[in-house]
Formats: sequence, C-alpha cells, structure tokens
Amino acid sequence: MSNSSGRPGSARTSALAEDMRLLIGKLKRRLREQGDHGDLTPSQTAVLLRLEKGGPATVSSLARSEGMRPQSMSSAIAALEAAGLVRGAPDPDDGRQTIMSLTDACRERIRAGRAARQDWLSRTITARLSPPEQDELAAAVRLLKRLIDD
Amino acid sequence: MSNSSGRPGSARTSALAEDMRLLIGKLKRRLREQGDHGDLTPSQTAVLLRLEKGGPATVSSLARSEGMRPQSMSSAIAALEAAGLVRGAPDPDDGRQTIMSLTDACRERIRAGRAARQDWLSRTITARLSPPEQDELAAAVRLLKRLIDD
DNA sequence: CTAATATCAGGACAACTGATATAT
DNA sequence: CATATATCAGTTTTCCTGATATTA
Repeated sequence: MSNSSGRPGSARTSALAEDMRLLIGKLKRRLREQGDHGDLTPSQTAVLLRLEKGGPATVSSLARSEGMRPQSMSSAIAALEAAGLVRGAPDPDDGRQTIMSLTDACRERIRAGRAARQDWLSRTITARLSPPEQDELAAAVRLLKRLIDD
Repeated sequence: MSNSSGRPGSARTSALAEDMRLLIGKLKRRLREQGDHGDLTPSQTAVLLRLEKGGPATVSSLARSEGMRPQSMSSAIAALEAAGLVRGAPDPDDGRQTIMSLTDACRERIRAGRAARQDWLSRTITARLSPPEQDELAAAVRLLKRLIDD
C-alpha cells in the first residue's frame, strides 16, 4: 500500500521505525551467524578492527581507545600476538613504546570473514529479490545512508 | 569463492551487498548508542529478552536456550532476582522446577529502552527524509523482510 | 532405581586495581 | 623530579566442570 500523503505523520513514521528496529536487529544477527568469528573476546575483536581502521598503534593508545586499562590491553595483545594476529615493533624514537600492527595473516582472516558475510547477503538478495526489486532496494540504501550521516 | 549464484548482475548485487553490510553495522551501532542498556551482562540481557518473548520458563530451559550450563544460569538469575528484574514461583505440578518470569518493573525498563532507540530512529527519519522518501523506505523494508524470512 | 531439576563447591579466564621498572 | 609506557602481582566476575539433595 503506498501512502504518499504529504503529512509528516507521526504514527506511520513510528510504525516504520519499529519495523526498521526489528529488521536491523535480525539482519545484523543473520550476518553475524555467517562469518567465523574465531574464538576471540569482544575486546580482542575490537582491537583488531581498531588497528585495521586506524593503523599501527601503541598498547596505551589502544587501551584508551577501547576504554580498558593498559594492563588488560597488554594481556589481550599477548594473546593476539601468540595467535599470530598482531606483531609488535619497538618505536625507534621512543624506547618506552611498542608499536603494534596487524599481520598479513590477520588481514586475510578479517577479509575472509567479511567476504563470507557479504556473500550470504549477496546470495540471499539474488535468490529472493527480482532485478527490479534489487533496484528498489539499492535506491532505499541511498536513503538509509542519509540517516547515519553526521 | 565470491559468488556461487548462477544469475547475472553479480557485480552490482555484490556492491549492493557491501553497501548494506556497512550500513547495517552503522545503523545497529547508532541504535545501540541511544538506549541505556543498564549494566547487565550479555547473558543476563539475553535471558530477559528470552523471557519477554517466550514467557515464563524454568532455569534449565533458559540454560538450554542460551547455551549455558544450569549452574551458570542459576547465578545469572540470582543477580537478576536481586535487581528486581525477575521473580521465581514454584511449579505446582512439579516440585523440582522454579518458574521464572519478568517483573513489571523489568517490562517497563525494557519498554523504555526500546522506546528510546525507536524514538531516535523515528526522529531521524522525519528530519532527514521527505514523506515520499519515507514511502520509498517503507516499501524497501517490506523487501528486506523477505531476506530474513526462513 | 533412573532421570531431571536446582544448587553447592572449586577452577579457568578476562576484566579490574595497585605497585614497579624503564624511558622521556 | 615529574610524566608516560609497559608489565608484574592480586582481586573480582562470569563462565565452566564435578558432586549432591530433592522430586518425578
């Protein structure tokens, strides 16, 4: 039912918001089910994503970013280092710091996990939506991007 | 390994899937930022949602649902009971079981948290999308629901 | 007597706080 | 000396495994 009455209706918008809230939760859960998270703690996962997004960083700066104590970050990083996911190098300019960065193996692992989630989504879209419906969805995605812009 | 479907338009669909994957993550994060989760563990939150969705249940059935041991569920529930969020009553038919249910205070708390998240979404939709665009989004939501159906 | 429910006891792990060595 | 980084200890929390009482 298309209701294109120009009223900035609160009831209709509220119903749409409820639908979207439930929908986003379920989609996120489905995506999460796909990839192999590996048995990392949430903090460890957050550190890897932070390093990927922000580049190499020290233990203390990572601790600040994640709202953890440096001691906790140290042990989290020790586990990641033992798993071959991050690598530490001494800072040539400041002997106190150790600069952590992702290993190539970790980048590949992150890429593979993302690809698995994206593949599921891609396959599901292809299987369940007709090409015109896919166009409709693509148009709506452009609208949704506006909702998360600053 | 990137697309096992035999249909044409894989490249466009793949780009759409990537956009959606990033978009869903960001929307979920924005929603999460809104509500006050309270300082509950993920397991405790899961138990409350399970009780809300499935109605009263025993400790063991909750443990099975959440993939925990009954002992761990017992202590999680003890904390929730101390916080006044759940309430236990003996099963009249089976003296071994204790049936847990949500308190009214807990239902109100869940409702308030959800309302906060939904309000943000509702306000953002109203502020950033024109009424016709809202109609377009509502139509796309119906398409998206098809993606998460079993 | 066997099976299911709930709990008590102790261990493992990831986070915390406090204290310490090293470098700026 | 004052500050910052990283780590070494011990504690708390949340899960686990193992054992026990009660009821079906």
